[in-house]
Amino acid sequence: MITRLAEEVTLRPRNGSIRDVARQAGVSIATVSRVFNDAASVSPDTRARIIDAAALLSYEPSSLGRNLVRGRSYLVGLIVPNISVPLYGTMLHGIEDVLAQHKMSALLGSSLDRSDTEIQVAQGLLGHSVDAGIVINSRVGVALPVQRMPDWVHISPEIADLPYRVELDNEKGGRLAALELLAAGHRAIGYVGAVGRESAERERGFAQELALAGLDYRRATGDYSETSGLEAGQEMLREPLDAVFVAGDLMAAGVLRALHDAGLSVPSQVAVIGFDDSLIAPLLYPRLTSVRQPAYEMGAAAAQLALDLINQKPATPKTFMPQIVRRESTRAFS
Amino acid sequence: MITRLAEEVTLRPRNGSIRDVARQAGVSIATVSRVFNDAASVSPDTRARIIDAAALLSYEPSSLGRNLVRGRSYLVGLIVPNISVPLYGTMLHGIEDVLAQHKMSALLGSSLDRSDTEIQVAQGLLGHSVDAGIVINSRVGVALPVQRMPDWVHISPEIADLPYRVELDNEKGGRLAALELLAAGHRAIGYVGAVGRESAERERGFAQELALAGLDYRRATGDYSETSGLEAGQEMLREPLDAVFVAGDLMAAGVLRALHDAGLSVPSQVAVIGFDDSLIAPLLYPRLTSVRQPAYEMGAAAAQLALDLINQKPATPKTFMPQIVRRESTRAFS
DNA sequence: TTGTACGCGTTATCAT
DNA sequence: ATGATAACGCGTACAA
Repeated sequence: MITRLAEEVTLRPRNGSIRDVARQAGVSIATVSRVFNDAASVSPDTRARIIDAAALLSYEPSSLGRNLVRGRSYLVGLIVPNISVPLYGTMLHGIEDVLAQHKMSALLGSSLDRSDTEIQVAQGLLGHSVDAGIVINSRVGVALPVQRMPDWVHISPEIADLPYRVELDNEKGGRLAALELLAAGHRAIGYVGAVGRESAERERGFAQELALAGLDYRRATGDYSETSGLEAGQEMLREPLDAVFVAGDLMAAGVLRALHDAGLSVPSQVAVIGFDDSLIAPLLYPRLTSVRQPAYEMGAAAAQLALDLINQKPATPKTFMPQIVRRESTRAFS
Repeated sequence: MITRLAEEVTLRPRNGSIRDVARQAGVSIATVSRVFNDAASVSPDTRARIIDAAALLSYEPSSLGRNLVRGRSYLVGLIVPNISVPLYGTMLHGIEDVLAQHKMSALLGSSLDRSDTEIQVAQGLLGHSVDAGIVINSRVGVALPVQRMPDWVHISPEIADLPYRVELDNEKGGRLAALELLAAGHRAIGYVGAVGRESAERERGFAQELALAGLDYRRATGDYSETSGLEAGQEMLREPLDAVFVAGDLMAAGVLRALHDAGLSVPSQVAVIGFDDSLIAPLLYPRLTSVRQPAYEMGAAAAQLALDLINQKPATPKTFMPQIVRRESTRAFS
């Protein structure tokens, strides 16, 4: 890849280098380096002199030089479809916390919701010599991992068989939702899903539990947006309905609105369960019961996986279990 | 700062270096470098040979070496109180887009909502030799900018007199809200604010317009959380109320809930205007009218400011104008 | 147009 | 415990 940069400016801060400190302290640069790295085998006296000299010149080792000689950047690249999606934000939070504990940092590479540029974004990150990479919700498929980043960590429910992945047991999530609605005595039940593997797995678990109870269910398909949820809700209401399980909180917001608009009260006439338990769930009216996806923990696990890969430790994929968070959009039962 | 890293592993990818390409193409490394940098003065013939050789060895210039010799990292550090806040996410989006256009990347340094660690976070970013920095909503005060990052860009409404800042005209925002409510004929008006400069400015503009109309208003104070909005709403309702202006969308969600709980309908009995127009505004019930803060554009402007600083171009602070986004929580008027 | 050679700031090896 | 010194990969005078 040929890179041309416009408006180039060379920044030579001319901050004191390790040599200046060595001269100031009357020692060799090797000793200075030792003080800042492997604390061992340097006498308390010279160590003090070096610390003083460094403080005097307000010296700090340059990561530029260090990275070159060590052959690593202490950077982990992140590919996120859209940073402003709250669920992803929470995952980033988990990633960032774990990386920070290991003196590493997260390099942002948003893929701008255009999956065709995802590889470009990855190459941009690679151009910064990232030590590892984490991809959230990629839809590019195998093209991305097989090329130059075979050991990137994925939180990408749409793609199966990734070697290093952190995932949610979506089927279990669907089962939890079904059990919750069944326990509350609902019988005329609907599912609002979306295209793709993630929704399919949630539906599978949901359908299994309903089948066990001898029940069928109606279904509608959206695209995780509120608008699509509104339409799906309207479609569902053409026939009597007891309860709905919606594969995403944002879509659930749309379903709730459809119910309001139809004059139906939630949960006394229709119960609603969303998915993700993103931060909008407790803000909806009524507050939305939702299948919680432990986004922070999943992010943290992905970061840990990336660190293990960097340190060449055994890195095994991890699956998280969802959990029902009960709020006002479902009836209490005892 | 003395850095000690546990579980260190040296990664020498042994990817082909510039030397290998030079050998393969039968030229000197200088010529190879020229091909990948200043496109000029290299014959089409040798250029082609070099490109081929590079492709053969799948060579790409190492940013590690390049950064060292150029003395810059092509990184911009970001300090964000909490990445999962949607408004900040949108700002990051704007920052990221502009940086990417200039082959730079955003290095995340979340300050974890603990302002006392903000300086640590900044030092962590500095440890990566970032070329510039952007601080969102800092509450640390002057301590941060004056030290080692005097030229960092701020989107921090709580701190005045920052040299490089991107801000919203909050006073104007308050004025817009007041005018909107006055035009709809409301007279018993309330303001729900919070502690700090940002809320004070919004209130100032709001109060000015009300005073011009010969009106007084009641006030309550929260902390931008939904819970505090709920409480503030309940407090306000002890006396009759026509309309409320709330200094944040999340707090407005709480106020809406207080109104619901009191059996008041919005907007026919009480109108509500929020602030920020974050992505929760259209999800609330009813959909919240809000004073829009152009978060994406503000992020983009901050990134541009940072780039100007890096390139030593004149960098002037920028102020954005808010705008009313009308939805269902206020009455239409003609 | 191309090559030589030095320097960027650091770590790490090998002496001492 | 400390010091020389050779890398690391690249950009760029300066020379040819």
